[in-house]
Amino acid sequence: MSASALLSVTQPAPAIAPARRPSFREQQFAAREQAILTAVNRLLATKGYDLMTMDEVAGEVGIAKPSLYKHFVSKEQLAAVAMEKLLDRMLDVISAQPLTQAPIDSLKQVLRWALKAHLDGSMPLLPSTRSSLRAALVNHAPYFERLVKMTEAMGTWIEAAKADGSVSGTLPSEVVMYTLFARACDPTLEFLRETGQYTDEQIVELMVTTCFGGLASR
Amino acid sequence: MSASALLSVTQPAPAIAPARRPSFREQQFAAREQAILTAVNRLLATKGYDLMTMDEVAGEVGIAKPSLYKHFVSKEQLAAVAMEKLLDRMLDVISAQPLTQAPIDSLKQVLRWALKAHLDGSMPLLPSTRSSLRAALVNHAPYFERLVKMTEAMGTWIEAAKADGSVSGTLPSEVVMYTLFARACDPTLEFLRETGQYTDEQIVELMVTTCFGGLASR
DNA sequence: GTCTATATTGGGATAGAC
DNA sequence: GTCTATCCCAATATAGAC
Repeated sequence: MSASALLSVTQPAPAIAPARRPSFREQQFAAREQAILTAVNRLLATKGYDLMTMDEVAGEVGIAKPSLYKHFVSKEQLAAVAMEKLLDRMLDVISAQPLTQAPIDSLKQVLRWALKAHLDGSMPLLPSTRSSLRAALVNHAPYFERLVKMTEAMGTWIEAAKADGSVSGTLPSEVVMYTLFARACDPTLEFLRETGQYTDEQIVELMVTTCFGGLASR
Repeated sequence: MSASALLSVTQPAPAIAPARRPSFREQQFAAREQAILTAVNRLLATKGYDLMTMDEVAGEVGIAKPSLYKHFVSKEQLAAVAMEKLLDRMLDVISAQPLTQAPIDSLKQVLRWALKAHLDGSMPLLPSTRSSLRAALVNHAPYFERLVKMTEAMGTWIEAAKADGSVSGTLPSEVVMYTLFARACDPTLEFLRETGQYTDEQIVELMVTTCFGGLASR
């Protein structure tokens, strides 16, 4: 499969055009759902799945808790959909990288985006082995599809970067991939922010530098 | 303060010698407490604080739940003491490094130890900003003392390694320190283990290599 | 569809017998 | 000090009125 095919990640148009435009009620419903997902995103980023409660979500949105269950059947599904939307945003960033760009720079740009999202509180934790959310995610097909798509795109760049000598050829590609994924939820970010000594931009660049350059002198 | 002073981290002997040796009952009590801490350590490493239940701890040790509360007043304190013991083990490793060793090698050895402990299930998560355990830890003086001691020892090595040119002089020491701490709870470890393609030793070396050498070619 | 009020479960902590 | 049985609160999920 070619790199360009892997990088065309925009969603296909719906097969059937809607017969009429959504009613006011439907628009309101959709807007509320979006507000819920925004709140969930923020809460997942700040507290994580296990510590996030449905009461908090409802309170943040300004609706009653039972209303949440009209939109999402469970807390697990709610979080899974929020993660799905996150991957959509990440796939948008991936497909926005120019094909002429050096693959290592594409990798760095995606990492920068993820780190910025983490710092501004819009990056839910990636699912660690420990989270009770993890099992729900792999069983949520829309999430899994996007994860595969993202993994393929990143894998293509990694292979290309190894081929052009910019990424170490001695490291297995999986190690490179997982190392990049893990940086998006690296607690170093929050530790550095807490010192109050660096701007968000400086923190992002310090993370990118240590990730690609390592701690040792060159 | 000199490096050797910072590195003498062994505990001072008790000021008052015990008048008699512990009774059988006391020995039994101490052994049970040790068994509890071992179980907690394992559970913190596999599930994390929030997902660990007191029922599980009791079940693992083979005692009733109320007995736990004869040893520790709360789940928070139980975890805090387990973390305190973990730092003791880490301080032992730190003080075991020969003073003649290059400081970067001491840093690598401590990192290797932490990674191995993580892989064999005896490394509780370092407290992320999100964990509800975190507040309890900083208020637990014995933990905090050890944390300060460890930080000072690592800081001394980092400064020395920057001075001898083995660690990048352009990176702030805090960035180096937090980066090393974060590697001990890096999910990359578990991702790599799950592939089943590497031995634990290979995983440790891959992590040390990417941490100090980075992803980019040299 | 949204709310108030409630069922239900899981889990931290404790009372009281032995 | 250890157990059985229990309390109690928090949090997911739902029943039922409007």
